[in-house]
Amino acid sequence: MPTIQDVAKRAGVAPITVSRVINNSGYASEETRRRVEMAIEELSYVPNTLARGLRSKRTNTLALVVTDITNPFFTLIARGVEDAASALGFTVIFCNTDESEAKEEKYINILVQKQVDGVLLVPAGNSSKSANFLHSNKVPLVLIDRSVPGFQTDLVRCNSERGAYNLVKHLIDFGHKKIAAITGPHEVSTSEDRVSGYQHAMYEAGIENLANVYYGAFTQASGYDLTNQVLAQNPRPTAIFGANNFLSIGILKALRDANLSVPQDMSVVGFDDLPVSLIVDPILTVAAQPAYEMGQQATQLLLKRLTDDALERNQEIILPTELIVRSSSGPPQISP
Amino acid sequence: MPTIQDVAKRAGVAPITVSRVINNSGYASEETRRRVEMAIEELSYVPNTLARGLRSKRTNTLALVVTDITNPFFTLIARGVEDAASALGFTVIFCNTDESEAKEEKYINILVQKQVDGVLLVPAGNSSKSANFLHSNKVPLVLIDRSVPGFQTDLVRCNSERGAYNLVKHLIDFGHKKIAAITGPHEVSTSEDRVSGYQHAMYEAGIENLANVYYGAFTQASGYDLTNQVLAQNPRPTAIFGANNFLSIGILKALRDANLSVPQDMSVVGFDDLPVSLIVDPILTVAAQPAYEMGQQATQLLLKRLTDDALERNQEIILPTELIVRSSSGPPQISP
DNA sequence: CGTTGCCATGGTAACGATACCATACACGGT
DNA sequence: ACCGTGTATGGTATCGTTACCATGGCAACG
Repeated sequence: MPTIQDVAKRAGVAPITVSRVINNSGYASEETRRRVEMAIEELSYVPNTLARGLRSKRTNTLALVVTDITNPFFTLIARGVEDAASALGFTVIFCNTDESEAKEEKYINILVQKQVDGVLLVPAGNSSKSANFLHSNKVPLVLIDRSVPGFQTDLVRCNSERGAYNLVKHLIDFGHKKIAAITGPHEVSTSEDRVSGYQHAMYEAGIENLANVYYGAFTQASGYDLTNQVLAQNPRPTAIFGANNFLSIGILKALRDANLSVPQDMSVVGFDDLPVSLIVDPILTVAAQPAYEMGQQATQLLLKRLTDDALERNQEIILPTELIVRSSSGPPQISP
Repeated sequence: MPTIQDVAKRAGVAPITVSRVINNSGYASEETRRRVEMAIEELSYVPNTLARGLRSKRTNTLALVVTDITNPFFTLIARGVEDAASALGFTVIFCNTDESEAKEEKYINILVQKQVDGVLLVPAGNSSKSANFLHSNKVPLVLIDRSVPGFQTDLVRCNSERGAYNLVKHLIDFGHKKIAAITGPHEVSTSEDRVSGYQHAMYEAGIENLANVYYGAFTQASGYDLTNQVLAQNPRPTAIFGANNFLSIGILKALRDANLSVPQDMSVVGFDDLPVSLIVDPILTVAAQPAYEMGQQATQLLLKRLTDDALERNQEIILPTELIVRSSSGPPQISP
């Protein structure tokens, strides 16, 4: 493969001049520029970013580490990140941790080795090990969606507490009193925040003593299992709040298998909307998060941080959720 | 940040010895190994893969270029690739082309610059420009899902022709005669292969003169629009075959909006299954592709190609689809 | 006891680019 | 004539690592 030396020789200039033309840095006469570009064309020269990065200490590469790339919420974030990054000439490396802290640490290590310029992270648990490691290696970090207890850094997330509050309030306004909440792991901030929002709404309505919360994983299977536990209650709740999209689907499945109709026998509300391309019949009342915008904003913040040292530290950008009322929620049945 | 020199100094050895310990290459006594590892630990040394790659000409990085990361089919492939690659110590860079050849070329160029060891590509169109570029830069390439006309290389795909044939045969066995096919762009091999399978089944049943095929994009919106065109026919078809998952969802939406029930008023069969975590009520009869395995096998083939020069060129691995019969297909109504 | 071969380690150069500094010319102002 | 400034270009060192070659010790072997 030709190197910058070969191009320089062919164009009759010094390598550094070729570098200037390629990167549009420093001066270069029209004539030289033309000759260099011609040589590049003729030799099919492709710059070596490894050498470039080694010398310049900048790779023009970011990394996005998410917990589950099969979740449309995260693929949307990925799209937002991707678009914002490539608009400014950055490439993105995507990593998937499967909600495992071990995998997360492994990836973070690899990313530091690869000298990425910055990292966008959806933390898998409540350990600050990854964040600390990045920090001690001076790699800028922006958290997305979830916070890490005891670690201060930039963060872009949604108002989970408020979103959950709105959903549960919506149920309470319908007259529901016994409302179950099905959420993810204790260790994940969004999981807890949504429970807080739920409890807040219940408390405000003076029915907090009836609260019941089920913790599990952010998966369809977990939603299914926990719903069956909910259904075993006597008297059973008249509504269920699912704290993420996969949970909601598990909930709906369990209800269908129990021959309960929604919303007559049970109202269901959930967090995160599913894209139109994936769902035939949108019935679920949800608090929709602007996932794409989250990715975009997080990326823009990170890129700003790379160039602007004076930028205020530990910014927290909190986006609102949107309450979308559909047919999965309605008044409770009069007589059970 | 500490370098291999610093580690070497601290451990009282030469840099090259540290390199040997890190990479488990060459000899190193137990004692030296211990001292080096201790020094690495104490300094929190992290190797610089840019320098490593520059010198060794190997980056231990692959790239996967897909056309639409929001499609679960491709996210599943991505998972397969990821798992197979990381099992052998390779990292994967994911790229998304949005079915645009321009974006594809841009990414391929960046990937060559980044010196990736190999590329897995789902081509966006029928141009061989990307493939040629990789070839001329000596970057091994394995195509996934789709072929590129006029370019020979390794390829891992499903038997689209056969999958489509099975689906349409299934409809014909129910007694359907007027069956519409809704597919993607002309330029995409899977799009055409599935039409071939459809035509094959129709021809075999002696009803090819009734064939009607609609080309569009592999999107839900396109499925929706084309279905409305299908419904405008008089007499209208009794069954529709959708050539990918998004199309099928668009088809079902259009039918619902037209107040037609499935399968009574219209049978629907489609390509690609949706993951259980995304769908409450699986009704669609489909030809399911083993997406995860496709990703895995493609990656394993690529990695084998990197080390084994003698490996037979231009291998084509064709995986079978699985016919999953559900409730969206049934016999046609007797009297329309 | 010399030779062979394995083990253990190091010296030096090179990978391909850019940072940094230096040089040189042209031109306008004083 | 001198200086300053903007333009244009080049020389050299260097980023952090590994390839390549070299060296020496020691055990085994005939």
